[in-house]
Amino acid sequence: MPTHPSASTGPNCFTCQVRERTEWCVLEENELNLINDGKISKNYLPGETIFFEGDTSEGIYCIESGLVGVRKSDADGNSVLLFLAAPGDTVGYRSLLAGEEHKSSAEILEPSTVCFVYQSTVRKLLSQNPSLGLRFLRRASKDLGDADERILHNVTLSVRARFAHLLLVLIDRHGSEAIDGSLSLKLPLSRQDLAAMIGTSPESMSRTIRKFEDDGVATFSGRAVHVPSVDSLLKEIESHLDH
Amino acid sequence: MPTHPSASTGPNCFTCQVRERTEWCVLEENELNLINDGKISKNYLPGETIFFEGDTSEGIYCIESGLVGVRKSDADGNSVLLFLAAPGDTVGYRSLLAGEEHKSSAEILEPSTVCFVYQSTVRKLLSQNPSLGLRFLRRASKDLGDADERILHNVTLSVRARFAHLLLVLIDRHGSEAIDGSLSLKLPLSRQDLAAMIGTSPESMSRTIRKFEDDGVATFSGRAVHVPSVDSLLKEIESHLDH
DNA sequence: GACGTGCATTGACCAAAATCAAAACCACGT
DNA sequence: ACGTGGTTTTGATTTTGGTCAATGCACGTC
Repeated sequence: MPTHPSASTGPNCFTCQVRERTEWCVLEENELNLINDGKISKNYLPGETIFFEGDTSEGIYCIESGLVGVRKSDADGNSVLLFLAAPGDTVGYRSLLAGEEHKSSAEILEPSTVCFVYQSTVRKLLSQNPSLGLRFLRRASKDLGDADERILHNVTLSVRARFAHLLLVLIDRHGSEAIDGSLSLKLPLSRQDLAAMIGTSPESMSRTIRKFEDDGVATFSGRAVHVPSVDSLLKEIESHLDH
Repeated sequence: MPTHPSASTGPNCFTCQVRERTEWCVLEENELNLINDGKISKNYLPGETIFFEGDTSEGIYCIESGLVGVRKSDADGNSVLLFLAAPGDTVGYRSLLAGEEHKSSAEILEPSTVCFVYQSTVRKLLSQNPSLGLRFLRRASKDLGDADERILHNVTLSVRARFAHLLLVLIDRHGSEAIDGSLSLKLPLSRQDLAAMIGTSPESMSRTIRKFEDDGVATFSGRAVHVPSVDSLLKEIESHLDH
C-alpha cells in the first residue's frame, strides 16, 4: 500500500524554488494551476517510505527538499540503491509511464518535503502539452544511459574503481569544493547503503574505504568524506580498468 | 562516422509488416506519409555496424527484418551486449531523445533491412502528435526497468542463474515451443556474445553451458539450444538466489 | 557507570569466477 | 587432403570479493 500523503496547505508550485529544475518547468501558467491545485504535499522523516516495490503506481512524486533513496531489492534481502533523488528530482515517474507497478521503493534519507501529483493530472498535462512528454522522455533516456553505463561498470570495474567512480558522481551532485580545490561530501548513507550503490558487501566497502585512507585518496570520518584532489580518484578508475 | 544508408526504393511504411509493433503505430495517415517519404532504407549484412559509440545521433533506426545487437564497450575491449533488436524494434532512440551522442553501437547479427528516420522528421512528429512521445516514453521506461533489473541481477545472481534467466528471456522473445512443450532457440550469437549478455567471460560461459548439459537443464549444439522444460530453468534462478 | 543496541571494522576462510595457456574443433579455401 | 584462422573447450592457477564470526565503537537508557 502506498503511503498516501494527506491534504496540506504546503508549498506552492508557483513559488517553488526548484521548479525550474524539474520536468514541470515547461508548463504554462494555467497548466501549473492544474498541478498546483491537484498536488498533495507531505513531510517525511528518515526511515519512512514513499512507496514500496509492488505497489501500483498512482502518480509522480516531486522532491521539494530533502533526500530520497530509490532502492530495488530481491526476495533474499539483497538490494541495490539505484538513485539518490535530491530537490528538483522526480521519483516514481518510470512505473507510471511504463504502465507498470513500482519496481523499486523510495525511502526517505533526510527529512523531506515531497509533492504528489496524481496520475490523472499527469496524463492530462502529458496529452495537452507535448513538451512535457519530451521532457520526461529526455529524463528517462538519460537515466537509461546511466543505467547502461552502470551495467558495463559493474562487469568491468573492480570494487575499488566503482567506489572511486561513485565518489566522483556523489561529489559532483552533492558535494562542495573548498577554496584550495579540495572536495568534501556529507551524506546520510550508511556503509551498507554505500555498498548497495556499487553492488558489493558492507565488509568489502569497509575495506575499500580503509585502503583509500591508507593510499591518501580520501579521508572518511563518520559519514563525511574529504578528497584532496579529483585526479587521484580519476586515476583509480583509469588504472583499474583492466589488470 | 555513422554508416548512412543510401537512398532506396525499398520498403513502404504503409505496407510494413511490423509497423503495428513499432512506436509509429500511433501515427495518422498524413504523418505516416511524412515518415515514409523521409525514411531511408538499407540492407545490412552480419558484421556491419549501423552506428558506433561516440557517433552523434542523427535519427532513429527501425528494424524491418533481421537481428541487431546493441553493444556498449570500454577502452580495454570489454563489452556488454545490452539488447537484441528484432523486427519492430527501434534502435538509437535513446541517444537522440536524451540529446546525447551514441553511448553504444549497433551491429548486425543477421542480414537485416533497417529504415532510418532522420531526426528532423522525428522531432516534427513528436511535437505535433503527443501520443508518439508517450509511446517512446513507455518504451524508454520499460527499457529502464529492464536495465534496473539487470543491475540487481548482476550483483545478486550467480553466472549460472543469470544464464538461466537469459535463456528464459531469449526463448520468450526469439524461441519456439514444440508440441510436447519443449522449447528451442536458434541464435546467431557466439559464446563471446552470450557471455557479454550476462557479463561474464567466454570461458565461464562455456563451462556454464557444459554444466547445464550435464544437469540436463538444456542441450546445446552449435548455436541451437533445446530446453526440455521451462521449470528447470526457473528452478535455477530460484535456487541460486542466495547460497 | 554498567548495559544494550545498532553500526562499523577486522580477520580468517572459502568459493566463484577471471585469467592464462594450451589443445581441440570447425569451416573454408586451396 | 592440408593448412589456416577463428572459435570453443578444457585444465591449472590466481584473484577477487563474499561469508562468517568476533570484536570494537558510539550513543542512549536505566
